[in-house]
Amino acid sequence: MSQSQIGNTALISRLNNRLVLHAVRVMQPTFRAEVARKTGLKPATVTSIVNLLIDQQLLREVPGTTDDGARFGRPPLMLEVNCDIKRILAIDLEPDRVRATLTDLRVNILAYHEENIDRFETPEKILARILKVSKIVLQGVPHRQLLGAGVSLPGLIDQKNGVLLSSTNMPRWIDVPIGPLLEKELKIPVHVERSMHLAALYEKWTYPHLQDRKVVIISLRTGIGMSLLLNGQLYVGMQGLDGEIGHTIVDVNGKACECGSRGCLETFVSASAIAARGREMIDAGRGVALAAALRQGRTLAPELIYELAREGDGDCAEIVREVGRYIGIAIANVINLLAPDEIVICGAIDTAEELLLAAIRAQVNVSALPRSRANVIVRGATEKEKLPLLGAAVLIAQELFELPELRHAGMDAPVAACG
Amino acid sequence: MSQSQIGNTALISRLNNRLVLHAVRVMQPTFRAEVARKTGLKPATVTSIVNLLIDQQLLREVPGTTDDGARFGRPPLMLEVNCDIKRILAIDLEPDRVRATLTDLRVNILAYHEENIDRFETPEKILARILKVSKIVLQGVPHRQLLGAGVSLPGLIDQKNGVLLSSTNMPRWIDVPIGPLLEKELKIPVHVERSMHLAALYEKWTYPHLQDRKVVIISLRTGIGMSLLLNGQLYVGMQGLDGEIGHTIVDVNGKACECGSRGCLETFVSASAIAARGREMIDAGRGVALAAALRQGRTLAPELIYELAREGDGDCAEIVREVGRYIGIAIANVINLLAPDEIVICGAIDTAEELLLAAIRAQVNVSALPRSRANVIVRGATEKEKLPLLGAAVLIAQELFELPELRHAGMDAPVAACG
DNA sequence: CCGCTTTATTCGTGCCATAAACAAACTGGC
DNA sequence: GCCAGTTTGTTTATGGCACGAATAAAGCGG
Repeated sequence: MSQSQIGNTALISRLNNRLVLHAVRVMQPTFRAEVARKTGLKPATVTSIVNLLIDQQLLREVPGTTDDGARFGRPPLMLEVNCDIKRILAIDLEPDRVRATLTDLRVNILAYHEENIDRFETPEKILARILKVSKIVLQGVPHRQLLGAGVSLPGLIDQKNGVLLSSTNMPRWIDVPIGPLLEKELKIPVHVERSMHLAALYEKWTYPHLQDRKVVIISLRTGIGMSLLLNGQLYVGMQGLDGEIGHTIVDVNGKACECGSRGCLETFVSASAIAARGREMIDAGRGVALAAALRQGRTLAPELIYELAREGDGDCAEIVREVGRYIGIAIANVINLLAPDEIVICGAIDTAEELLLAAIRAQVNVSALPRSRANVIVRGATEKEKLPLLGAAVLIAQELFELPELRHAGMDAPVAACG
Repeated sequence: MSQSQIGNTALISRLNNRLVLHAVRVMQPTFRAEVARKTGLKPATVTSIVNLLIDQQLLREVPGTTDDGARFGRPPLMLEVNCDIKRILAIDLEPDRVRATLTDLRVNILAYHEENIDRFETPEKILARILKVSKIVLQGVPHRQLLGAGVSLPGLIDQKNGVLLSSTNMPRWIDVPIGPLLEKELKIPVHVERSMHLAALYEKWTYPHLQDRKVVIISLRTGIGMSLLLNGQLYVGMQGLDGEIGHTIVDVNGKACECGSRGCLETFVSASAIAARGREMIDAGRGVALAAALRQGRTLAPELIYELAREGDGDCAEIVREVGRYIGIAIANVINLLAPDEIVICGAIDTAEELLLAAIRAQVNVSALPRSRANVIVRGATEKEKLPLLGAAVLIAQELFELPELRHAGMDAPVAACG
């Protein structure tokens, strides 16, 4: 009902617990006095909270001391998160494969398994595969050690109820309550979230300095998506529908897009649009290297073009630059709108990352307003391959580490005039 | 240093004070038990806090009872915000005029005055005018009754230091520390903020149900700006630079914009672009009504075109529709990116509001993704004329009513691997 | 006047961060 | 070896604050 619940003083304790746990995770290995300084809590408070957390086995003291050489005073007792007390199951469902991993509390990978799936298969069969993959990585883990399971889903979801509403690439997945279904089978708490959002979540987990920055994460796959991290808060739009940067209109007079609009970014840079651009080039008698690769049995896909571009083929490089140019325009629009601190590019770009990033940066420098673009960082993500998967693990882990949001109670009446 | 500061239990008290004050403001007139229900606090707590606030004269008991007719039980003691205990000065600096108002704690207007200024004048002279206007509305107000002054500024600001860095329309305003200067003269706390942001702030103040929604506020003036209200939090980009929706690129091959890019929204819908479109129409032998108005001495400006469109002139209506179409595209981009709950249009559109809104809605229905556009509300702002001015008052008032944000301490070190 | 209901207050309790004093553990100098 | 200096960590008492429970207040209907 009421969203505030500040009243209870127990809350403040829970809050401080998380604050301490978060601080230790970020600075690990560290010690009580340091935690006190960073959190603003008093040493006495930190001591009592830390000892509580050690009792709960969430923290542990470890041998060793600070590494800053000779110092005065009593040597500190070093602390770290006892990442082995709990395990997290993370599942990433993609149209063509399902991946699962077992992690510890700090989201280090302990086990990993993946299997290819057929995206036209029924949800029942794919669910069975998900369970199979999950059970493989769960081998040998006592049930009560499991904190929960995070699931990364490709499409629209009802997060509260754990339902996958629909997915453009998996036509048979409509209104599947995947969260409750897995909960029933695995008998642990299951949380679901969109892949894009989870990519952002993992970035935040890994880089705590994003806590007070505005970050835009762009993901290039078959389509192109976006996710926002605003001051450490994951942005989630109405009904979880945000991030459709692929349908930014960059050309009012452009080609029709399958979404019903015209001139969307995806009409220029989707996987199929890029492939079509390659075909076009070959048909025009150019793209010699590309044509040769196709004759060798390679399929025409962005990955191939990226690969050739990286190997020095000028024609493919031109395509990459063009792709970067359009993406750069969409990014410039976002920069002008939101003035973020960082733009992070992730997804299927490994092979041509620098080339693509250079093209994006060049276009941003032309299209974004000078003051905004001057300080914005455009970079690739550090972890590309398993970003959403690890994000799913973070989804569970963060329940222990993150501060909840403080909110006014939701009151709907407009204010009446006074006296 | 540390941004968290949860530790101190005094904070929780301050938090609950604001929670109660906010609840009373929103539900006014109301009573203790009702406040307890809405906030989630216990009756005993509410009583003690309310009595404290009454001691501080921020609340007061008023005669009367609930209006829901015959009821059982003891009749409640009605409460309201004692809006007369403090006064707020609000100043809105625009390129061509300066406005000031005196409000009570609930931002009801008690006095108002405005004067035209010359935007090429020196900051010193305009500052003198600001002080003059301020003193007029401050007449008869004891100095110690003043809570503070909020200033709405048209341009880039350094909010922390109260400096107006630059303004495109006021070329001589560069790095003017307007906040400190006014503070010195008026001897009250002065806070400054961009006009756009303040428009959003006022919407939130007036409609508390926006507390848990995502709202995009679009302002049409000489340029076009945007501001975001995300779950009741005003979004502020890096260096306060967000909201430049006017430079969204809607046509990669479009005309050069003065910002250095091409095909920006403002090349289609800025005041001068709209005027140019009217001129073009006349030159093509159309726009008879417009030409006639010009011959009568009217100047060619968007307002004139809006006016004629509203009076039924088809050619001007066509221009308005075209403007709406381009704005609609930019809004559709925002909808696809952020999936907001509401889009609020404000600014100089009074005379053609419905026509323009209809055109915008039509384009949104074409260009935004179906799921996102289905539930989004596109509406005009209720208060158009004095939006930023009243927002400046809210900037001061909210210090008493709003919950501060809870944040982890800012720690910059990336996480090291575990074990 | 008595049950019934809802509002408001009072008083005591318990929780929790904190202040202050203290204990612990090391360095360096004499 | 010992003492001053320094930083870490703990203990104990304190005070603030939300809260639970009991109680008072104020109406209604019979």
